[in-house]
Amino acid sequence: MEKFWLEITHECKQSGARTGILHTPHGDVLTPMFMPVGTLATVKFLSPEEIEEIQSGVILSNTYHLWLRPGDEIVRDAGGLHTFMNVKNPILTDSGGFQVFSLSDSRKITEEGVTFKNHLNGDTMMLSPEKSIQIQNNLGADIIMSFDECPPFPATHEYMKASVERTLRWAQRGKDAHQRPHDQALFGIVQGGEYEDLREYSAKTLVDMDFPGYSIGGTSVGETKEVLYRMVDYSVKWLPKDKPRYLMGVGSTDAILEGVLRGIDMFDCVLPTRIARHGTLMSNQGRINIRNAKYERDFGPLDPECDCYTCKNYSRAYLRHLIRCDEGLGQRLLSIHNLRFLIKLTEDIRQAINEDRFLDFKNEYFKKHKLNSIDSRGF
RNA sequence: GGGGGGGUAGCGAAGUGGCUAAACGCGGUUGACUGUAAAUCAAUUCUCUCCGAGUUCGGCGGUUCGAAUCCGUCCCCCCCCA
Repeated sequence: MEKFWLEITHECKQSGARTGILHTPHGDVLTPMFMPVGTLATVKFLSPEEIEEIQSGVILSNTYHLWLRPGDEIVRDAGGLHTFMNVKNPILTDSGGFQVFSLSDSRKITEEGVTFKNHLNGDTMMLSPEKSIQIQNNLGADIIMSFDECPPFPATHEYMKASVERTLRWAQRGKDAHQRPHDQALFGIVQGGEYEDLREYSAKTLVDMDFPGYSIGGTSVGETKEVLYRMVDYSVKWLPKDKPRYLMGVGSTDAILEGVLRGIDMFDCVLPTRIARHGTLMSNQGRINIRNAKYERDFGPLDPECDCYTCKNYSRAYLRHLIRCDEGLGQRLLSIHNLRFLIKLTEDIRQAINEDRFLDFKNEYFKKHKLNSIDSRGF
């Protein structure tokens, strides 16, 4: 697809990490990048102007949720997600594969697809590779995902092997069903859990199918950081250098740094926005729970080192007050901060890579935030 | 002056002889959250403590093996009539 490609701009001589420009039908974005999640065609509480202000690149939305409400055909008839949402950013839609995982109580996986009861009214529904792609074609995102099974962790090798093979067949079916390859980049998703041979098999098979980008899935499902990094290592080594690599569902600071070191270009995570709504902030002073009594009379900024709108204009005491009163402005302001915090991290990461000092940068960041490479919450 | 209702933990409110340190809600405190069924969820919230112990249900005094619950009395609050 001529409208979509990754232009590698620099490879860090110190670490091997890379920066790039991802060209999309809705503009260029710099990698490595962090993508805010807006499942229901909205990054919860943020206006398009605020999304722009935090310097966000790609934003996410979700096949399953928009299929249920308002319906993908309505989004299509509205002119597609960009018009519907009034955003200029490139958009990526997830395939619904993760929802199959999280709705596992009421699902049945077959070769054809997944039968499940939806979470709104319990209706029995069927999502298949073809259906997922069809919905995503209607939604009109710049980047769309293959319909995969996101297997639980841990899973036996036997289970994982069958799951990977099925997901690969689903990837081919989705590719065959894709109606808009000229303006929507369909990514393949590497699975295989923590098993090196299955990750290799999954990655190699997908690469043979030739996708414009590759995701690493089956992550952020309860595995330790050590396992996560192995999953990434086992997957990335088989992926072509000139295609974007997307580590799905990962968004803590430590994992972003470790991921970039391993050659990841794209990250997404609900963590920053969700914990923000719940009163927890990522900051250069460490983790902050703004509801804590100790901030009652703290009239200083949330994070003096942060350049976001919230930190430039509001005090901890006021933000605490808003959150405790369940005021939407509080959830908005804290979401702005956490997203900007992570996006600023990716800006710093890109600069460090371009200056061939990413390894130093990562080590200093870990030292400053008392992180380690194995198990850390990362903020 | 007459008649009626009521005082339970920070607040509201159940309980009306033992299973009650006392439901539930709010408020308070703390924690969790990773391709969003999440403005959600969990723990904790009389006192001292490790199990455990000690004081509670307006005050005081009784009945009883045992009382927030029964009786007497006092204090306070609300409503209606004069």
